[in-house]
Amino acid sequence: MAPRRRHGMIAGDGIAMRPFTESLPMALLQAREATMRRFRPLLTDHDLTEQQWRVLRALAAVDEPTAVGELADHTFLLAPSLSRILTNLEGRNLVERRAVAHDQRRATIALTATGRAVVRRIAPSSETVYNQIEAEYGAVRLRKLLADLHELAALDIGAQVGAIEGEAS
Amino acid sequence: MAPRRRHGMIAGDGIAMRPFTESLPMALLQAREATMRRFRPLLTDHDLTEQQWRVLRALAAVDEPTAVGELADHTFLLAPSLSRILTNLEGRNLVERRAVAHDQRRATIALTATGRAVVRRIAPSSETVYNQIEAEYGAVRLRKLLADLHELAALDIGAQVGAIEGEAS
DNA sequence: TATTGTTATACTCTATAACTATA
DNA sequence: TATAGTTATAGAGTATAACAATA
Repeated sequence: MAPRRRHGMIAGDGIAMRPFTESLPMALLQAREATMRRFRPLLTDHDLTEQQWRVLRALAAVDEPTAVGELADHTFLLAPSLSRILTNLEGRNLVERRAVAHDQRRATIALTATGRAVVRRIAPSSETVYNQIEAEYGAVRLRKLLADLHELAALDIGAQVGAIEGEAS
Repeated sequence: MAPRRRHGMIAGDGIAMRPFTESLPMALLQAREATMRRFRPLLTDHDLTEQQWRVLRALAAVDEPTAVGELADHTFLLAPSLSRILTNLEGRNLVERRAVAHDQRRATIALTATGRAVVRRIAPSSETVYNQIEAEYGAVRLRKLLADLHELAALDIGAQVGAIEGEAS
C-alpha cells in the first residue's frame, strides 16, 4: 500500500505542507458544513437562504432600524450582495427600507411585522438544534470553542497587512 | 410555557434566541473568513479559487490518482461542481483524467507535473501564513482547536437523521 | 470631493434533475 | 437496476467597477 499520510509535513510527493486534514480552513469549513446541515432544513422550509437568514437574524438581534452599511458589517456580506438580498426580502415583505431624515443618502432597514413573525417562528426550532449540539458536544466546551473562534477571527484585524510579500507573480 | 433565559437569550424584541454574535455558524464563518483572508492572496496570484485550490491540495496530499467521487468527499464539493472545476483545471493542464482499466465508468484524477509545480510554489507561502497564525494564536492552542473542530464536524455523522426528517438521501 | 448605496457585469459555486455509459 | 460521472438548468453569492444622489 502506498503511504497515504506520513507523519510531519511531508506529503507523499515531498511537498512540504501540512496534511490536508490538518488545514485550518478545511477544518472550519467542515465544522461549519456539519453545523449548517442541521439548520438548513429550518431555513429551506421558509424559503430562506443562509445569507437571507443572516440578515433577518441580525435585524432581529438589534431590533432597530439598521443602516445598510452597518448591516453589511454584521452579516459579513458585501454591499452589492446585501443590496440584492434586501430587494428580495423587501419584495417578500419581510423587511422595509426607511429613509433617514437628516441624510438622504442613507437608508435604514427594519423587520416588518411579517419578518418578525418569521424569525419568531424559526427561533424555537433553531434553539432546539442548538441545544442538541450543546448536548452532544458539551455546553462548556461549546462556549469555550465559541470564545476561541472569536479570538481567532480577531487576530486577523490588522494582522494580514504586510503578511505576504514578494508574491508579485 | 416558560421561556429559557440563559446567558442573555432574549433579544430586544423578545424573540428567544441566542445573540447573533454567539451563533456557532456565524463564529465559524467569521473565523474562516479571517483565516482565508490571509491565504487568498496566494491563490489569486495563481488564478485559483478556493475550491480549485482545495482540489489541487487534496490531490497533492494523496499523491495518487484519485477517483472523482473520492475527491468530492475529500474536498466537500458536489459532483457537478467538481466536474466543472476539473474541466477547468484540466484545460489549464494542472490535472489530468485517466481511465480506470477495469471499470470504464470511473475516472481518476492526478496532478500533472505543472499542477505539482504550482502546489509546490504555493506551499511555502501557505506554510508561512500558517506559521504566522500559529505564532499569534499559539501552536498548542491551534492544535487543540483543530481537534475540537474535527470533533464538532464528526458529531454530525448520523446525528441529524433523527433530528430533522425529510432530508434523507 | 468623499460618502452611501444601487446597478452592471462576469465569474463561480450550489443544488437538483436528467442523462450517458458502464457494471 | 444500480453506480460513476457529466451536462443541463436555475438560482444565488462574490467581487470589482461604474454610477447616482447626497453630503
